[in-house]
Amino acid sequence: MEREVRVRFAPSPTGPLHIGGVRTALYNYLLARKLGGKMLLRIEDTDQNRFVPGAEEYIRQSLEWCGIELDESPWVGGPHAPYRQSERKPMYMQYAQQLLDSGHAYYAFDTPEELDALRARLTAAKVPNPQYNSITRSQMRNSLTLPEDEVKQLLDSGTPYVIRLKVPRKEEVRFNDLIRGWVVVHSSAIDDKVLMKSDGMPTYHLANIVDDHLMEITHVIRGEEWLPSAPLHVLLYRYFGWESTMPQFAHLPLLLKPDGTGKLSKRDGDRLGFPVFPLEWHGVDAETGQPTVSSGYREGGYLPEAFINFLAFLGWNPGTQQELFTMQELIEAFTIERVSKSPARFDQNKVRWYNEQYLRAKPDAELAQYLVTELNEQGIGVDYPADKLEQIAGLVKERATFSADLAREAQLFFERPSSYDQQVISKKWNAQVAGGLTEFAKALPAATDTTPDGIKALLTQVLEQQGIKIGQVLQALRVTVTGASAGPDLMHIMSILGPQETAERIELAVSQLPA
RNA sequence: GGUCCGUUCGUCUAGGGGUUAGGACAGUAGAUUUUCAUUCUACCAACAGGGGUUCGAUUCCCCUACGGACUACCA
Repeated sequence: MEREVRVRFAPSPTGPLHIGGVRTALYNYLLARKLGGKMLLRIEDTDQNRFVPGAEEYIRQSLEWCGIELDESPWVGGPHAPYRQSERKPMYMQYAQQLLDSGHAYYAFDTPEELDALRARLTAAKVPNPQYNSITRSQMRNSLTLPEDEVKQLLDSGTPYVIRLKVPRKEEVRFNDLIRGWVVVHSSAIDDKVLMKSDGMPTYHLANIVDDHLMEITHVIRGEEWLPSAPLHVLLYRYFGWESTMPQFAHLPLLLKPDGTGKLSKRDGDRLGFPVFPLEWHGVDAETGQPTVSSGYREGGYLPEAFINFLAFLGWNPGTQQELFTMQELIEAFTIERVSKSPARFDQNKVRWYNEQYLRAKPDAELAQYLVTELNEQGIGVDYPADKLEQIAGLVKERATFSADLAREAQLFFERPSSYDQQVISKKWNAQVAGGLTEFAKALPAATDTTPDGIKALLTQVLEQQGIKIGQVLQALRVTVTGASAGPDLMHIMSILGPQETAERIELAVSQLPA
């Protein structure tokens, strides 16, 4: 019988979620939706030392902003609640016990100092891979080496202990990764991983396998950094007797720094001048204790659709020439087979381009709405009718990359120039031009056709009477009306401004600028 | 060091035993816009290297180089 597809995104709340994590969540989501399955989120907070307040809420808001919906999560619940590992703490010990009983795990009483000493000894002896394993465990203090009654006595006296997995000495562990094909690792490369920590919490490895099994996860899609520990996980499934329902693994290629080398880290963002986080994050510097702010895509003016579209293409592509995809289209087109093996470098130009595309595709009415709120926030009054606002939005959006550019570009419609571009004035301004423009201003209020074409016709006609060529005044006219040397089409600007306001602006400029 | 993973234009990538190795972003040039931007057109630009296998390899295999991840009582 076919099992229902169930995937999970399992972040740990140790700080803001960066774009690599968002992409992992996205691919999980796309696969779940594509296959009609369920997407769940599980908080992996088994390390209480690394807990960061606010991180969980940040994750929730980030996914929401991105449009990644969760069917089961700590916040909406679900059939396998709770979805926070810290709240599932009581259930892990029994599974560790199961492994203890079947001889696949053992107690270890070594202190941190003893562990350090082991490592130091092995390193000094130039052992190729120094680790706590099938060979070295015989020299350590654990339930394999200690007499049974001493183990019991240590346990009874409350001596701190961990539970380690007894990894076999020689065995090939293999699994078929959905992205990479067969991956084979020899068990000698895996150490006796701690399963239960001395604080009674499971480690990631144990909790992950137990929860994925209990939550009936069918596909584990996660970053490539997990590839080396995947064989360990396979071993765990085997020892639990869960191999027949073991999820399929898919290890995603890493996201690299745009410059230099290495995987993208949380610190790269502000160093390189682009966000690595979906949302702005207010944190605390671990060393100095000073508050820190890391920029986010949302605050940077990126549209979530653009951000998601871009992110989807970092490591995946549909195999067609189509570049623009809505979430729905991504869901339909997504297959795990088309995820690439090689790491991807982040490209700032491409995200910007995506944002421009999505911004321009927005209805003018929606952009107008944004414009009004933004301008009001800046304390600029907006008293245009809706249709004019839409015209403004439509005119200005071709010049914008971010939504914030809209307000900046549109400002000229709401505020008269406070200064005039000196370059243009010194080159183009003279008595004749001033005279011509004055005549134009006089003619404007009586204009019958106030469309861009009508205004242009009027301007041409007035200038002809003056014996002035249009090319001589156009730049100057733009400066009198907008103050700037560049901007949207001037005829459209004057048309939207209306003859009265345009005329007044021209007259104001003429009165202020020495001819 | 060890284990594992990877390597097509500057970047994201398509392709795949015989192709003018395709697209997008960026860059450059031109056209349009009597502005800047937009738009349009064109151009630039890649199979890491060496061995095999083969009539033929960028594509399959091996080696090398390079890059990366992992190597905690972190996830």
